[in-house]
Amino acid sequence: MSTSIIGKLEALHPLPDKDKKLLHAVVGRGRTLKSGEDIVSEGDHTDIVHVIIEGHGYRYKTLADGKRQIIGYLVPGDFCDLYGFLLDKMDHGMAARTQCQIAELTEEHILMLTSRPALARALWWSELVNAAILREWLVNMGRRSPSARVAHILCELLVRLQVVGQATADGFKLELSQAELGDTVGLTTVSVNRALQRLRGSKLIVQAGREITIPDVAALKRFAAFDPSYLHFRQDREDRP
Amino acid sequence: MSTSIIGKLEALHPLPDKDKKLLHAVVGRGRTLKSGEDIVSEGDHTDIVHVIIEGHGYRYKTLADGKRQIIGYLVPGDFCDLYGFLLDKMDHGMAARTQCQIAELTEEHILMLTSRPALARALWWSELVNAAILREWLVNMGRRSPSARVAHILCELLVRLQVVGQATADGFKLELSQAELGDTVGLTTVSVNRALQRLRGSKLIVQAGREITIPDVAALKRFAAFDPSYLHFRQDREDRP
DNA sequence: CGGCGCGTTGAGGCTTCTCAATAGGTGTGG
DNA sequence: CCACACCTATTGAGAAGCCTCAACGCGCCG
Repeated sequence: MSTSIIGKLEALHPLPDKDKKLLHAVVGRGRTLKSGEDIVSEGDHTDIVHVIIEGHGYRYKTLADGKRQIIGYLVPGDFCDLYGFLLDKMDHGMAARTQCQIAELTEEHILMLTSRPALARALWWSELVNAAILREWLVNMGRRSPSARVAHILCELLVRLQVVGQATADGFKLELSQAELGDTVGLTTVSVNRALQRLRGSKLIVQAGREITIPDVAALKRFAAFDPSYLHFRQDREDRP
Repeated sequence: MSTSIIGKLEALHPLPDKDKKLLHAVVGRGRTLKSGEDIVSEGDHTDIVHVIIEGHGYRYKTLADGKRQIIGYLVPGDFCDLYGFLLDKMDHGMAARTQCQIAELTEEHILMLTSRPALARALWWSELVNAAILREWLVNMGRRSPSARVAHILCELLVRLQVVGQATADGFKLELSQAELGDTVGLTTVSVNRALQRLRGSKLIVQAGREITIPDVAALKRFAAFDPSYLHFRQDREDRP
């Protein structure tokens, strides 16, 4: 199931069939990681590039006092450490949040992929989007209310998961605990819980356990001041003249 | 004075003399921007790559309600939008904080530079560092106390400005108002002011207007939990076996 | 001299955090 | 099958801290 990878890259840049086949061949089946395992640990050096085929993970940093900050989500199709072999040690860790299928590509694989112009461009784009997401998260933490922060993350997940076929038009399964949401948006578990309650109270979301339904997507986006253009998906670009 | 550019890139990756000469020739003198002007505005498309030769700036995003979040500092040697011509619109703006000398490189210039392996690698590195800084800022906002946030920013500026010869071993000129510091770390002006007072009170910094002196750099770094490895400078790498 | 940007200070309100306890769900071992 | 440990979600109460509002001083500039 490397279709999510192709889907994700094609959301950024169109790919010839040949490139899709190459991608499919190179990625293969992948290795299975258990939930909670590190894909790459903080401070590790890695020669290989990890790609999420199936499952969810996150990037994180740990502080001396044990606090943790989540600095990115990994969803199917994400290249975790495209640049990893350039660095001698990773400045952050990556962990599997659910059971994951992970492809491990060598530098030769990457060179093979990046020798194709369309693929190289798509991968380059995906790195630009990663940086854009970091910038948007910074805005989220710095300048939005707790409820809006949580709402913004939910909006982003909705869109990102839709691209890889893991969300419907109005909902998805949230693969995160409230503690992990808090480590993402800079709040405590208690505050995240109350923020979610407020969102439920104002009917912006409906929750059944980890299943999130968004009755009025436009309303939630408005509340969160969510503007998907930072994700730089092609459809956003083509919507405009 | 494109020495800062060379200094900055060489801090990441060694460059042959030939490449330095090329860089020098391509960058030239640059255009002068007045303090407060936008280098590139939010939503703009730009075909050219802007490089800071002299002066200080920042990246920012503005929210609908007028709040602003600063999402990066631009110091001499920084390539503002290396990837800009790929995007059809910038997802954030860049502004000059002081009077600036800005070089404007065309796509041909960039292709000329990136055809040199060492230069290409250095530029690639600089983008990796930009992303690493964003991740560290996320940790800063999410999980550190107000004083530690401000202290961390000061530590980062000390190190980054040292690389381009704009800081001494224990101090530099802070080209930011307290309001701008607040827009960086997610605090109000009042809170930034009080955070700085606490830092002064505990003798971690000495201020004479915008001139910052750090009597005990190690102490400030300890207080801020500042680990410069995320900046990926060569000296850090070579310090270790 | 007046306006303006910036740093500083004070007081009060509000929100988040901390601490603590409870309940539901899951998985394990007896 | 039950007891138990553990994780997660939820709730309450109090303390602490940040934000809002407001005022003032200072230096700079026209």
